[in-house]
Amino acid sequence: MTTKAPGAPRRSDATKAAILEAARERFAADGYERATIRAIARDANIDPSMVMRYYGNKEGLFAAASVIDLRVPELGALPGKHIGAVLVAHFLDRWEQDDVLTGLLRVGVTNDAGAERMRAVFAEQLGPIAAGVCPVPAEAPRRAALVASQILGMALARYVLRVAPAVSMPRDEVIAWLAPTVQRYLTAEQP
Amino acid sequence: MTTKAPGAPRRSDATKAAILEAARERFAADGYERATIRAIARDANIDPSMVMRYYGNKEGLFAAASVIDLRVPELGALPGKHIGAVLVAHFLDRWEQDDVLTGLLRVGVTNDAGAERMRAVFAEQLGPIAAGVCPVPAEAPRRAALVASQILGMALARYVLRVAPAVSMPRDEVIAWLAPTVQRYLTAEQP
DNA sequence: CTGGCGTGTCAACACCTGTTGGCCTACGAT
DNA sequence: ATCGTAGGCCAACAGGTGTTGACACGCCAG
Repeated sequence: MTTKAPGAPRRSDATKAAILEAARERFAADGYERATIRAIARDANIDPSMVMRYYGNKEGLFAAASVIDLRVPELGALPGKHIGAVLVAHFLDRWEQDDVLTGLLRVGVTNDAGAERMRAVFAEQLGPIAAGVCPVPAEAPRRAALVASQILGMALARYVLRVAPAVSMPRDEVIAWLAPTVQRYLTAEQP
Repeated sequence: MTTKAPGAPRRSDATKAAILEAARERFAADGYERATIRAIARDANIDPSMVMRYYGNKEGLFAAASVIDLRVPELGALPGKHIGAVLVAHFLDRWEQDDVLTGLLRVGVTNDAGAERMRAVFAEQLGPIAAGVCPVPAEAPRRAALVASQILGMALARYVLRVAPAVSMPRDEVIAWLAPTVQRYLTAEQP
């Protein structure tokens, strides 16, 4: 028998992981077009053809490199007034610790598959959370989109465009400014 | 004498303008890398080498195609309470009528020159306006960056990523939601 | 009329891209 | 010990990119 248990560690797992890590970094730093398979392979110390073997093509590689769990905290059990601050703080952390978010942002702007991924991530992972705290559940998608617009806008200014005042602003100050905005988008009566 | 008045209309002006228009559309639709000189030339019904003759290289073409005047209205003479709404409405109009803004956004995310241009445009054209209405003029850059984060974030969601709820939201509703945010970023006491 | 210059086309260059198929190596089950 | 196979490298392909230089047309000044 040559069959193995499906979860058995294969020798190539390390290579696959190295490719994925290099891909995430390149996509985050350069966007879709400029993140070439050759550059990713060089970073991972392997041959470009390995990327094709394990991920099919560049689209497949991006799909694999852009899976992400936002880990949005459950807001139901929180003191109502702190929802905005908790959410903003959480996203700042996520953005600074996980290249995938910057990659998603950089790629989504010029690549259709990337944009679709971005839409799906926020709809599936932020939408339900919003539904749990906003007054009328039917409004959840709209409110989640408003929150996303502010979160993504700050991420864009701070981590991608690197607008000087947005970069130098201390983390606490960003939270202090954005928290009431997010709080209002989620919980306020429709204006 | 072969010299002419500097403002004399040359026969090539129409060509230059056609190139510029095609370039703006392509940059806005595709970003920097995918907006190829060949595609732009095809749109303008001329030979790719003409682009080089008149704009030097691709960087020069982008520089020429990305000059923009935000036409931010003077807010000093306005009823204080409406500053946010006027500003948000103005930017929505600008974004829908001028491809350059979408182009700047799409290019700035993956191209350094584009990011620099975006930073400069907002610092030079939004900064002074903010300085005129915020309580402490020294805080103007930070407040302008906050406003930019929300404006850019909504533009990203609505016109670039095309997040469904952000696209379908009526213009008036976008204004109603974002106006208080922008208003607060500009005029509220530091939190 | 005639020459020069502005306008435009064509073909080619050197390079880089994603992707493919063949070949070699070495591990691990038999 | 051996043999199939998974893991890996190399060289090449077809296509697309920015960019360049040589060449042709036609307008306008002299």
